[in-house]
Amino acid sequence: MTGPGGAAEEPGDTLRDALRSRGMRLTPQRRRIVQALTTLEHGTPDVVATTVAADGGPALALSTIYRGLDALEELGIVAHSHLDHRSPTYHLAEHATHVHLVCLGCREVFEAPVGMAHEFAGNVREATGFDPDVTHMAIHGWCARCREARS
Amino acid sequence: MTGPGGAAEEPGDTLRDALRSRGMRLTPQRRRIVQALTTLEHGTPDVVATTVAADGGPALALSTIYRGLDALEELGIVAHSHLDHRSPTYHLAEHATHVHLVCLGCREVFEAPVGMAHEFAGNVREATGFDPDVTHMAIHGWCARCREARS
DNA sequence: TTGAATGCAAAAAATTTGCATATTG
DNA sequence: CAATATGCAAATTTTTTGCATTCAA
Repeated sequence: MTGPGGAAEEPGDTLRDALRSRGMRLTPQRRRIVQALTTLEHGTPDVVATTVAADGGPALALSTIYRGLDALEELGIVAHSHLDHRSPTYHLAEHATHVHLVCLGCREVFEAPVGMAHEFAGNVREATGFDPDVTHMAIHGWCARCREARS
Repeated sequence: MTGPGGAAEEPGDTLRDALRSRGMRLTPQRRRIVQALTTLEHGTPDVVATTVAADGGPALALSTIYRGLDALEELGIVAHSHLDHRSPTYHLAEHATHVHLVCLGCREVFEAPVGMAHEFAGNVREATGFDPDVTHMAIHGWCARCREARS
């Protein structure tokens, strides 16, 4: 029986446990960063900052965002890919169910099922011993619309 | 017969022609940038700057490197990919015969034949209408050695 | 209580821009 | 000669760092 105070897993507990297991702490700031990524799906540090600032609470120092994302990435809770020329784009690792397709024309980000990459990843691994991390996979190219516009 | 002055294609001519066709000019600086990329295979703007500076001639302004790479990319002579958290890494488009495999552990860059990606690219195109540009393909993951070290 | 995390401000990097001058074609 | 590029310096933009203070556990 899970009476008051005896619940098996309060929301946030797995996050807390992951942090604790490495001597790190679950702070409200980190919770808000994770929350922002949940909403956003993916975003650069400054977009995360903006999103966090819009959740009602006080804005976070940019350095807190950077350090928070780093910490969460170390734990494997978030991952990043390079969608942009500049900042890395972060997303929840558990959201990595698709690969990002970045249009070089309109910069829009499309998605393809991650399964599509598994075959490729397997081939690379077999041929080279290098194990591709699909959570980091960003493919640049041209979306149908921009392709037409160029021709 | 290709007598003196009648050679069909002096070295540098195709580069000059490509530039000219868009109203741009072939300058010694741009030639040196291309030369540096030929040697390097791939490099970030500051690495290109260092390499160019080491070719005997005077150092180029960093802004010349940035603008030169941009111009050459617009022409399709060079392309870039995101190997790094920071700067984009440039390479000659004609050198894009392999995809870059970036190890998240040691940051070393390995290569795999680009053909390996063609199948994947074809699948993506067919399924989504998005046309991946293999010259921009960078795959992050773990090399055999780092993978072992982690386990 | 105590070590980890935050906020703030300053420092470092990386990239871009304005403009006078030099160069290419 | 005209228009494009360069070099230089200043301005931006992005990310990192140091440190006193706060807070989670």
